[in-house]
Amino acid sequence: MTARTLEKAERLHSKKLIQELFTKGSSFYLHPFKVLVLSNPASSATDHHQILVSVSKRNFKRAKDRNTIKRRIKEAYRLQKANFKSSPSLLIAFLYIAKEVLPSSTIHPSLIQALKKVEQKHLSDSNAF
RNA sequence: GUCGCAAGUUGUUCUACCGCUGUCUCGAUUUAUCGGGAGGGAGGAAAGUCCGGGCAACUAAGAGCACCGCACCCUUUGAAAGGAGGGGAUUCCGCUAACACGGAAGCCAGACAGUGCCACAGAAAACAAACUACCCCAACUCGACUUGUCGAGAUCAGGGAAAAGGUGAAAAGGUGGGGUAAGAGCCCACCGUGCUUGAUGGUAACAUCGGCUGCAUGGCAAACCUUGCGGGUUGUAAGAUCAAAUAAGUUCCGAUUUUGGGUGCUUGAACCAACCUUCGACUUGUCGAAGUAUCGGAAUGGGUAGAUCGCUUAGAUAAAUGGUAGAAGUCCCCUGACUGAUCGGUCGGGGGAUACAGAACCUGGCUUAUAGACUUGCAUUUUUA
RNA sequence: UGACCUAUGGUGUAAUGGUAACACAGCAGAUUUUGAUUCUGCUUUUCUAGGUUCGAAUCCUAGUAGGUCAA
Repeated sequence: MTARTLEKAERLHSKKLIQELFTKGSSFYLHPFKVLVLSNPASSATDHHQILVSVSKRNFKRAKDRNTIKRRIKEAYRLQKANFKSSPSLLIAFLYIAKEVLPSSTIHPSLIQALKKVEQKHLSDSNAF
């Protein structure tokens, strides 16, 4: 797989999977994100994670702000994902919790921390089995 | 020149690397994926959803009521709402003794078609009537004398008139004069205001002049309402096509059959009887005729989940149009040099800012947001003449 | 995306176009030896701006914020 791409297959867009992720998935907070993780039930088909970025309309009235935050998170994931394992496929949701628009220089390191935490929690366990 | 306010116009550019999303094309194969190439990818408001139109469904024979919207005149644009230009009246501001004049504003039809409301205060808040006060006058009292009249006072009933009555946002035309018992547009002059199928000017709204056997008949229609004109209702989550699974419906096929009896035994077909349902008959509680339920399979129509279309030379569907770095442009601040008698100009250096805002069927208006630049108008202050 | 609704003290609600009302809460004071109860007082730009009207919480227009429905 090429290092720095974010194609449609890597984004989570199936309604059923989203529903499962939000009902069954385990979550943790890491400012400015709330992260939801679940191992992909259809993992045999894919060899990469599927991610989902969400910014609530309650905190950001303007569509412009929501767009910019989503773009920054996606860009950060695109640049950083090559440094982490991708073998057992996971569903990951990044929910933006902070009340104000943060610059990408602060979003990048916190997303790296979040990815590290995901790796410790899930990927190491599943590799042991 | 400085510093604001309002309206209008405009709404930064380039390079590198890494990406996103449609379209076209070439190649590969696993036939729906991968790889290469070309070319496309936010706005003046995409926003608010305040009005519309297209489009779609429903209803369809047409009409009406209700409801909603619009409302000075002319030209123009438009399907309409609305926009643009010009004009008229009204109100406000400036100037003025006052007009005239200049500027600004607005949902500028109708209040004798009807209903309703007008708090408090006030005599009264609307067909002008009652009340207080006013005037006339018989009977009555007093005085005079010419002895039944006159004068004065006061007043019930009756009559006159609506001018005076502390209020209020608003009080029934105003001022002056005549008139009268007292008064009153009752009459006259001026002013205001209304009507006018009178004349003149103007396409018209309207203006000016004239006339009135007009001024007893306020204000509110962004209260109901009336008049004229326009609108059928619901919205793309509309709707169209394809269409699992499950349950139930219909049709067909197959298998089995509620209770008791019945053949030596088991099972139990046919058969007999009973029960139940329906129909018919009459002798009204009997007779006769017909019928039943369950399981499995197939077909069928409707149509759910879901998918596709609707959807677009931007066209996504947990929703693309981006990120990082650099450079340029514009503006602001600080600062150096040169020039220029102050304000300035030219060439440099450093720092900062670069708005409002993100399509979701398309489209016309309206409203709101908006850095900087430019144009116009108004205001502030400074210098020179 | 489309269609709608609402906004009144700190909270929950009233109010025909005519002095913004009630309950609870909070604060202060009085009563009491102290506390509770009770009594008195205070706390409001009726979401914002403009208009109609003699006079707007109410009527009209534009905006702001919050909410509802359509899966």
